[in-house]
Amino acid sequence: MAALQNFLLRSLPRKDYLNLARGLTPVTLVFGDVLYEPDRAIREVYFPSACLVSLLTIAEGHRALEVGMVGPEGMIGVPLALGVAESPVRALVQGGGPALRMSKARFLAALRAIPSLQPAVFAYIYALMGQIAQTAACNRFHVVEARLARWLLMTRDRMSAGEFRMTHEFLSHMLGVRREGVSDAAAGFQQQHLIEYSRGKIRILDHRGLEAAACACYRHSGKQPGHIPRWRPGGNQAAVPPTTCKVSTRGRSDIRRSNSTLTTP
Amino acid sequence: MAALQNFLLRSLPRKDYLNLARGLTPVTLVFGDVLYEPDRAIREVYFPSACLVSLLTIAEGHRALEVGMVGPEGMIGVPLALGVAESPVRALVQGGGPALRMSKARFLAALRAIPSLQPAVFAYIYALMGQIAQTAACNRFHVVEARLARWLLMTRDRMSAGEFRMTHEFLSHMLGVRREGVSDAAAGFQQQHLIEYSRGKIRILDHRGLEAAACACYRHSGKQPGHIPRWRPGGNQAAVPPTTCKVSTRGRSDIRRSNSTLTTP
DNA sequence: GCATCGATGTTCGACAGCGAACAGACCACG
DNA sequence: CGTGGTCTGTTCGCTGTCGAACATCGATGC
Repeated sequence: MAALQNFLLRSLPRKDYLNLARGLTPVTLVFGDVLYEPDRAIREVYFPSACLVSLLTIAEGHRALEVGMVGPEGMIGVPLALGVAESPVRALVQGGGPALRMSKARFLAALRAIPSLQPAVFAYIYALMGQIAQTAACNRFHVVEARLARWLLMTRDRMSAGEFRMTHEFLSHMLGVRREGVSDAAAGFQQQHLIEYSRGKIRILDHRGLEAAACACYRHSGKQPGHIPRWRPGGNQAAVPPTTCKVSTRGRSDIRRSNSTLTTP
Repeated sequence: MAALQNFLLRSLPRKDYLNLARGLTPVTLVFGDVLYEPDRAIREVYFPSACLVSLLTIAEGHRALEVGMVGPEGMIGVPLALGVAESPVRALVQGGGPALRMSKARFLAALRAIPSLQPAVFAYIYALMGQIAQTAACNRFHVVEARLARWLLMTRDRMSAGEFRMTHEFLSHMLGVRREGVSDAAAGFQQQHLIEYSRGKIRILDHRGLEAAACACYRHSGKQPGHIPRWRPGGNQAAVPPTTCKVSTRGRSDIRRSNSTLTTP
C-alpha cells in the first residue's frame, strides 16, 4: 500500500504508524509546486511516497541551487521537529507523485504522543545535514557532466523510475549552471547511449554507464535513500575506519599537523 | 566570566545554566586540533567562548571545503542532540581560544534533565542548517575575493578580534580554492589597505571596506553570531513578490509556472 | 650570523563555465 | 494545417580558476 512506501514512516513500529496514520492525508504532489518558500511559515509536513522534492537555496543575483533532495527516504518540514516553523530553503516539487500530508499541529502533537517518531525524524535530520554538506562540496568541485549524472541517478533511485519529465532549463537551476552547460553534458550522454531525451522527457538507458560518469558523491551519499546511521550508545568508532577520504591528489594532511608555530597567541 | 561568553548557554535561564555548569570543563582549544573526524564517534561536545571551529567536508580527490563556522553562538557536537553519535563533517579548530567541554554522557543526561537546553540546541541546529545551505550557494557562485572578505569578517565577528593567525594555505582549504588564489585576493585587499598580513598573521584594517568587498552572504548569515539568524535567501530586496523569487538575472519565474504541460505522467 | 624551513610572490598555459545571441526542431492548440 | 511558444543546438569572446613550477622573503633555531 502506498502509504507505507515512505521509509521514514515504515521504520516506525506498526502500532505507532497506525496511530500516526489518522493524521495523514494522501495527496498527489505536482511538478512545480512550491511547498515552502524561505522564511515563510510551514503549515504542514509531507512524507513522499514516490515523488521527489528539491531543497533550493538562492544566492542573490544568481541561479538557484539545489542543496538537498528529499524522496521516500525522508520528509519535508523537518524544522518543525526542531521547534522552528519556517524553512531556510525553498522546497520545490521536482518529480510529481503520491505523498502523505499532515498538518503542523497534528505533527507536533504526534511528536509528543508517539515516542518512536522523534528519533526517526532526528535520524533523518542528521542524514539530511550530511547530504547538504556533501552536495556543497560536490557543487564546488565537480564538473557539470559528473554532477548531471549524479543527479539523474539520484532522481531515478527516488522516483523508482528510469524516465521522468525534466527540461534542461529546469536542470540548470538544480545544478546551478547555465542551461547550455546542461545541454552540452546531456548531449554527450545521449551520444554515448547512456540516456535519451526529448523536449522535457529524459530516460535513463544505461544505468551503469551513468554511474561511471558520475562523481563519487553518488556512491557516498546518493543511493540507498533508506539507510540512516544507527546510534549505538557505546559509540562505534571501530566500525568505519576509512571514510576519511583522501584529501587531494597531492598530500595535504598537513592540515592536521600539530603546528607548534601556529598556536594562537 | 568566560563561561557565559557562549551565547547558546547564555540564552538559558540562569538556574538551568548553573545546573548545567557542573558538567562543563573549561578548556583551551588549539589551532589545528581536529575535534571530530567524519564518521568517527563523538565523545564530547564543546561550547566555544571566544574561539572558532570550522566544519569541513572533503570531496575525494579534492581540497577540503568549509561548510559551516561555529563560534560563541553555537556548539560542536549537535548530532548528539539528534541521537546520532557521529559527525558527518570534520570539525577543525581554526581560531584557538577558550571553550567549555562536556562529555557525551553528561550532555545526553542534561538534555533530559534540563528542559530549556533542548530547544536552545534545536534552534541552533536549525540556524546551522541554514548556514550550511547558504555557504553552499556562496561557494558555488561567488568569486574568491568576495568569499575571502566574507570569511575574514565572519572570523573577526566570532573571535572578537581584528587579528588572527592564518596562512594563505590554510585559508585555501576553507574556501576550497588554491593557495595562489587566496594570495592574489589577499594582496589586492592589502593594496587597498583593507587588511595587512605577514607570515601567518592577518589583521583587518578597514572593516567597512571589507564589507563592501564581501558578498551579500555576509550581511545575511554572517554577522551577529549571537542571534539566531533569520536567514534570507540572497537578496530579499523588499518586495520580492513572495513565491516568485527571481531566479537569475534574466527573468526565470517560469520555474513556478503551473505546468499543465509538465504534470508527471 | 647562518642555515633552514615555511610563507608568500609570480608566472605560464589550459580549460570550464559564463553571458549573450540566434537558429532549428518539435509540440500543442486553435 | 498552420502558428506560436517551448525546448534544444550552436556559436562567440571572456573571465576566473586550475595545475605546476620556481623565486623570494622572513622567522626560527643553532
